[in-house]
Amino acid sequence: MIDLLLKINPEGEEFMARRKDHTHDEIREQALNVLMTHLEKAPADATSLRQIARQIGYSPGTLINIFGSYDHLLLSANARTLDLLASDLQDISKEYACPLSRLKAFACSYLRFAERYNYQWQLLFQHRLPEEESVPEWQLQRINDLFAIIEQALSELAPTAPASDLQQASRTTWASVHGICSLSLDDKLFAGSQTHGESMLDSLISHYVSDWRAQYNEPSQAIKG
Amino acid sequence: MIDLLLKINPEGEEFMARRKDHTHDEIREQALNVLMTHLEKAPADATSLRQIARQIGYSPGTLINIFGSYDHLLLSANARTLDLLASDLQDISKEYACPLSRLKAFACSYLRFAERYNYQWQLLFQHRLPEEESVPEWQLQRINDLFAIIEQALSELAPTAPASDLQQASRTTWASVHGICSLSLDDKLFAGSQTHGESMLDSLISHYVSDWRAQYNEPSQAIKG
DNA sequence: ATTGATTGTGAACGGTGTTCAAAAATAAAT
DNA sequence: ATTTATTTTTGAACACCGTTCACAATCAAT
Repeated sequence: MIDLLLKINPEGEEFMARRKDHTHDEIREQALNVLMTHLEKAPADATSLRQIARQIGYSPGTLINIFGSYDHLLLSANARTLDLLASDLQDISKEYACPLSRLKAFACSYLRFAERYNYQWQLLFQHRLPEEESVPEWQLQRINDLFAIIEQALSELAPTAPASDLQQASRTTWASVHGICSLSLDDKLFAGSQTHGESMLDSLISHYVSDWRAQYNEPSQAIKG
Repeated sequence: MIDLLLKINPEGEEFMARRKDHTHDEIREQALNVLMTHLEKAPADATSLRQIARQIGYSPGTLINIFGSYDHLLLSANARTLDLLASDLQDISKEYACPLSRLKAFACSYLRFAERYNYQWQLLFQHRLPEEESVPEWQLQRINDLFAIIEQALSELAPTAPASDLQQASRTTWASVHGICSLSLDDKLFAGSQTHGESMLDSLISHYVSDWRAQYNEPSQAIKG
């Protein structure tokens, strides 16, 4: 039966790939690079495990060995995207002493990121693991770090606000900003509307945050009915 | 060569389906029913054109003939979902004379819909047509109808607000509500947080809308710096 | 040099959406 | 009633997909 294999193979040509001199970490990196590069130009559905494997000169099975599944490869790409995003946002945040301006800049750079890294962003929020599998903890950590930035800004705005309010307000803010960016990206929904994402973000932050803070900073005034 | 086919086929069994007595519209309906029923229990990725075809007793090709592609079948399901959603929201809206309560009820029932019709909702917002194909106009119309409800409520709250402001505010509101519902559904992101979607929506509407309206209804007061 | 443990493979499996010649069923015309 | 034309639906084929797995190829240790 071995003969059978040898006979089929044209003479002289190597018919089974050799063990390459790449560590698993190097293969990981190569695969992720190829995927991220792809996402610069096209959505995730336009590539595949097999294509990525082909491009880095390994078999699909090897990538499955390393990542566990194609889903986890995509998840790793999302981790990279989240790191990119976090570093973007943290850089911006440091430049603003005023918490309100910081929040606005934060939201704006979130939007710019979503526009610049359109397909990465899409993958980040539309990709879902199979039902039973839960999002790994290192991913949740990254998300919490982002929340922390907002919570920090809000706590500067309203130092007397209790922690639970801070948490609720920061999550509400972030979810709203996210929704605006999300719908702002498929411009089809807003066809005919001249309303740009940036001014919507500005409107949200101005009105929501300032009114939210008012309840803590102007406690002497009448409570509105 | 015909013999070949006949030989393979076990005797007496019909080996080629007959023309059924269903109009195209009936087949459309059957296919959509099967898909919508599936979405009651499982996400869209868990079914397929072939599965749906099998369940209604037609071949995949027939569905392609009728819908154009699997993508368009999914799109038709989204139209159904959007109709369901719109009728839900319109029913709710009619019950509230007070525009602010109406907005809150609107947002809440949006959230409840997203929770109740989890997988339909997921499909509605994550499904994307191929790059070049644009969202059909009947779909855009449905979305605009939803915006109209919000715009109406806002215009009652601030009758003097210019149309462009109304449009921006309604879109900002809806996008924010959408974002909150969206992130509220994958509770994983909010793991550890006791903040529920409903109270976030309440917080958003209360603070954003009331502060937005203030600029029109209390013009005599000092402009805040 | 021979063993044993890893690493990566190609082939195979059971699926996918889509195309298309041709079969079946209907309708029209003789 | 029979032939012809038209429409409807099909099954097989195509080119993919993610995943599994026995085993070839390589490395490490004896």
